[in-house]
Amino acid sequence: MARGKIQIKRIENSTNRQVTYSKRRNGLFKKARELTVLCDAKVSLIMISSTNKVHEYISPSAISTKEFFDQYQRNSGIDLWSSHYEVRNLEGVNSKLENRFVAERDHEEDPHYGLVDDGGEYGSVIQFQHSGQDLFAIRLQPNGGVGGGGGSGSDIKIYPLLE
Amino acid sequence: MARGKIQIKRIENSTNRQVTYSKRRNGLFKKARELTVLCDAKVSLIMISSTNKVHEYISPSAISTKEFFDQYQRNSGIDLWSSHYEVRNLEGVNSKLENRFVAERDHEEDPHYGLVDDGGEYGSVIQFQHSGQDLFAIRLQPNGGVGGGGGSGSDIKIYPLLE
DNA sequence: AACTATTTATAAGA
DNA sequence: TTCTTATAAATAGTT
Repeated sequence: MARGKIQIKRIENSTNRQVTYSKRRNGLFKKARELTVLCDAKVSLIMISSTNKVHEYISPSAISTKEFFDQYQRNSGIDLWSSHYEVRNLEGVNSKLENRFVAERDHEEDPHYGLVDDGGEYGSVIQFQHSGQDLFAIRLQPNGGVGGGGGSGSDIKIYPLLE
Repeated sequence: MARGKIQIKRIENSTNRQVTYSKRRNGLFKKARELTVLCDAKVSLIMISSTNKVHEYISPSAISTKEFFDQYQRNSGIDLWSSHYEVRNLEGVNSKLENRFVAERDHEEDPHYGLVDDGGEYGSVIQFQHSGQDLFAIRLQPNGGVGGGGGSGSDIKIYPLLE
């Protein structure tokens, strides 16, 4: 869409594919945020790259991925995972994570970001909150995960949320 | 972004907000599909409108929302819901739904679309598959759900997946 | 990471 | 709603 029209098909060159992934991922994040604000909607956007890196956006009103999917399940009528008993059971687990997040926020020097350490119970999780507006969960490659994936560079990505 | 620049803030006029939601939702779906194809990525995009309507896109390689989140959990190290025991337990439930989907596809007259009837076990669920490329789960308002939401018009939305 | 020529997306209006 | 179109944004290829 710029110096020439492209066909929507897999980019064979690995470098170009990664560059395009990075650019368009940011574009998608921005659009998701705009939709959230303009239309008062809730959005969950999760991308898994071909190298198995995970990037996620959750609109702020959703508070957490877990809460978002609770609403998703209620409004879609789709029970993604489990029986009602199990869902109820798991809500306790999640609220613990949420509480920890809120608590950590208050400790941060920079009010724009909050850090969650999950205490090793759920794997390595870092979440950033920007101006109380948007929530990102960005992965650290779990030690026992699916292959190394990445390669060079940090596995922690922070995306700017302002215009 | 067109006949004038807009500020990214909630659109107060309800009609305008809905129109913009519809337009931008489609734009986001398109971008998500393009990212999927161009960059060989997996994408889950779920939007819940201010009237609690759910619209979802799952990239084809993910097969299902459930499977996508299995990978999400593996690669992020985030255990969204449950203990390993419970996750394993639920995989059986999901594969049942997937199997039914595949089976129904073979019965369809139009090979571009497959219909899933969940048999009433999980609520009212309809899924469409287009050219084997993209999978949408689109909601019927569950009877016991969160308010009526919508209002006029059908709750079933089908999105074109081709250019 | 920047830079732009173009292609796209889309806000308003019809 | 759906179409039109003037503009704002996104981005492909290049540096």
